[in-house]
Amino acid sequence: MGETTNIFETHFANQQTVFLDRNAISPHFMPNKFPFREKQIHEISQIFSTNLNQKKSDNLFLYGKTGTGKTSVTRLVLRQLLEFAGKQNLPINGTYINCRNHNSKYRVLSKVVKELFPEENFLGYSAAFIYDKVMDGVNKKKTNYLIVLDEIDKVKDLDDLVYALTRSNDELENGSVSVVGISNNVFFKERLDPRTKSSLCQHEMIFPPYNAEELNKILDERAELAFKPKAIEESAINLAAAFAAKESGDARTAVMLLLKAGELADKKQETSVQDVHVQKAKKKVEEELILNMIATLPKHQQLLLHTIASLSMHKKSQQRITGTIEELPLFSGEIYEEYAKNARNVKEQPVSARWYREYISELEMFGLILTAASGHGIRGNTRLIRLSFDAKKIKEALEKQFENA
DNA sequence: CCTCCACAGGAAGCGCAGGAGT
DNA sequence: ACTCCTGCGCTTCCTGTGGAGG
Repeated sequence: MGETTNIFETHFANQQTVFLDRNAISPHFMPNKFPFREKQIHEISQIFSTNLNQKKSDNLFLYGKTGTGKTSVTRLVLRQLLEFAGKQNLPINGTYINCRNHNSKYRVLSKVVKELFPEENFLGYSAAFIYDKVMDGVNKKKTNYLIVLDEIDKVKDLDDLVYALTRSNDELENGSVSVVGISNNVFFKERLDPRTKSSLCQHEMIFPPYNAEELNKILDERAELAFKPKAIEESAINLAAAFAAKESGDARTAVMLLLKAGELADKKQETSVQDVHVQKAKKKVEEELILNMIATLPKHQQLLLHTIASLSMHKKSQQRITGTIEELPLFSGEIYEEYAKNARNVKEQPVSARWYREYISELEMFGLILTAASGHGIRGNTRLIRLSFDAKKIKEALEKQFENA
């Protein structure tokens, strides 16, 4: 054996990296600067500052697509408010709650009560008791309490919750409770009960998507923190910004693109991140999205997709023999027959032909396949079907999926 | 031109799980 | 805890459509 070398040590020593602080482009990183959100920051802090005069601040509703900075901006302003209040000894409290994990009135109130009484345990108490306890806590502390409800559309009994929280202000002798709702569903507001809507939307604010130029600036700033000097090409940043702007205007995916590009450069032990890496990263992200999508498909839709993948590979090999040039699409009928056969092979009752057509439409909507109406030269009125992505990759992904099931 | 083929996609209805109402 | 209701996934049945072939 000789002398022992720590395998990680060599790994660490030999590994050269383009990153300076990889954390700065991780999805969880909380920047303290938000370019192009000055107006929103100003407006929110304006509203929050009412609390500094020991008065209840207005409720607030924020919406905009994912990656537009709603959450980060709100958390930043809240944190600074609490810091300032702490220094000045002002009675202000606040909690950020993600409603994906706290998706009911009871869970939200439990979270609040835990903040108010950190030492006590409230497991198993009734909803009414928890509510009273929250009121009691706010009243005794004479505090102005800010509750930030992120992904507020996930709360099942939201009308109840908002009603309870607004009503609480009438019951409180001291202190107050204000609500900040955040949602990325634009239509969510319209579906609310009118009373809930009017109390929640005392103020509302929109976070628009970023355009390419803005994303560019944002990425520039982050890249400076995250990458070593000269370890990333300007054009690579431009490219990542352009991709993200075209897709969604989402800063998170733009940043993610840079992170993946950096990882790819590291893997190849290259000294700088270039356009190629961003392109590859984009492809990788897309692939992951597709695989994710495939994994969540119902079983029979997976079987169907697997059939389509197998058949199109089969056709391709035939093509090589006959020397046909253009890619042959599959006929709707032949796919159904083959699918039904495959389903029975694995002891599954195939879905009806009608429902199969519905599946085909869905797969098309997801962008996994392409369909076209049969034109001249083909008998009957049918659909011609082709895979949108590499058949082999999709087939492999599905087979892995079946193994796990 | 008519008929047949090979489907597309609408309408109705069925069984079931899960939420609302009491 | 109970029923009632509703939405969902699906089947059955049906009418519509566009080209091939006689």
